[in-house]
Amino acid sequence: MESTLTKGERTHAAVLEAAYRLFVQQGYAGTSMRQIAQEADLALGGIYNHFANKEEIFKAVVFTYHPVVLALPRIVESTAVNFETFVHDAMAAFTAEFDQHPELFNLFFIELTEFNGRHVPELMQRVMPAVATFHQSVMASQGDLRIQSPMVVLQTLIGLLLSYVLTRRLFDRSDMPVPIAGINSADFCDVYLHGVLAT
Amino acid sequence: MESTLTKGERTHAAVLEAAYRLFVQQGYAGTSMRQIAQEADLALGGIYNHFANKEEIFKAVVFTYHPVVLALPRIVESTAVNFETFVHDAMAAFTAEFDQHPELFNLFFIELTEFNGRHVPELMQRVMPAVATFHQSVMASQGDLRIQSPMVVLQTLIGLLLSYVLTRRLFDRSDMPVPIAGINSADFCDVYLHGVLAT
DNA sequence: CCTACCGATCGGTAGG
DNA sequence: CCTACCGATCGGTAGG
Repeated sequence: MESTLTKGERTHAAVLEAAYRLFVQQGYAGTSMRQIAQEADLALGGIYNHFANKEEIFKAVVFTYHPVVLALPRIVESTAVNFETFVHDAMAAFTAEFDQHPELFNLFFIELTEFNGRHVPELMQRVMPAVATFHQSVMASQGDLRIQSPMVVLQTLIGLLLSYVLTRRLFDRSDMPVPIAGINSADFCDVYLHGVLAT
Repeated sequence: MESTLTKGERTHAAVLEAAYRLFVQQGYAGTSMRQIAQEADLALGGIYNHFANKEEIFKAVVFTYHPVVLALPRIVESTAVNFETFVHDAMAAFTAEFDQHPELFNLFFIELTEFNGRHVPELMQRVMPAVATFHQSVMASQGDLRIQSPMVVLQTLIGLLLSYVLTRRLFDRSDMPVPIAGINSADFCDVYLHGVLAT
């Protein structure tokens, strides 16, 4: 039951979700307001009762569905006992979600390519608490780590996840000219952990 | 002197280059044929003497300017004496180019988001020789490496470069709410090499 | 290679 | 929240 939402709130959410699905599939400029209206089951004009214009929809989608917004807080909440299992947990949750929704990261890239990263500052502002939490837990378990700067640990961790996503989309395709040995997320974890851990 | 090119070839190249500049700045759907014509200094109709339609222009741009096409062969040509200096050289060349042209990678992302990676198979086919060369040189210097599979070495190397590019665009901005410690490419190399090398 | 044009579709709005 | 409409712009083409 979503009966806690008013009719207007439900329509608002339907527009947002429809826009998200279409944007990650077709890009921003490649998606029309008419498509969004149809997918959200209302008339074109009805959208403008909920959003001032197309870009306001995109901004709302970014601040709701951007992978950094969705993933960072979840990663930070981890109750792992040490850094190694922490990374393994993060990678496992991550790959499971990516394998089901490979287009999840398109929002990241669309924002960079079609808006030149215009919304990144506000995105970072909203995600700053999670970054601070990560910073602290890395400082706490720093005995385990070779790397001094928590930010470098975070950046290379994000890099690990992104490289899994992107090289998979490059190399791991059924229509490849030459079959490539299956991409194993454990290999990525191994390289990263050996690169970061003290032992 | 580009006098080795005929007039028609020069126009063809001008359209290609104009399209590249506009695509990486505005995306595919966000760029109009009229903009390409104007930037290439000819009338809209003139474009169709050189390309059948808009998507054919994009395909030509991808197969000419895609970072995998431009970077992989150059990396492979390296004459570095061991894997460590090889990676350092690659990273140095890479970051130098990225710092001057931060939008270079947009073509990669645009192809994935606006075409769902439709051109990846042909891209891989064209880049296969370079991949094979890389494969062989990794096999040759495998004594230095912890990692068995050359493809994992390549994927994580590409991941290293991509993570540098993407976390920089996330964290290293003049308009950030909180200043972040400067992003050092040497740190990325360090984590990667320690993760991959035997010693 | 340009001029002039085609039908289609775009984001957005008025008025109810 | 919908219907009907606006001017602008889109990719592409005919004809010279």
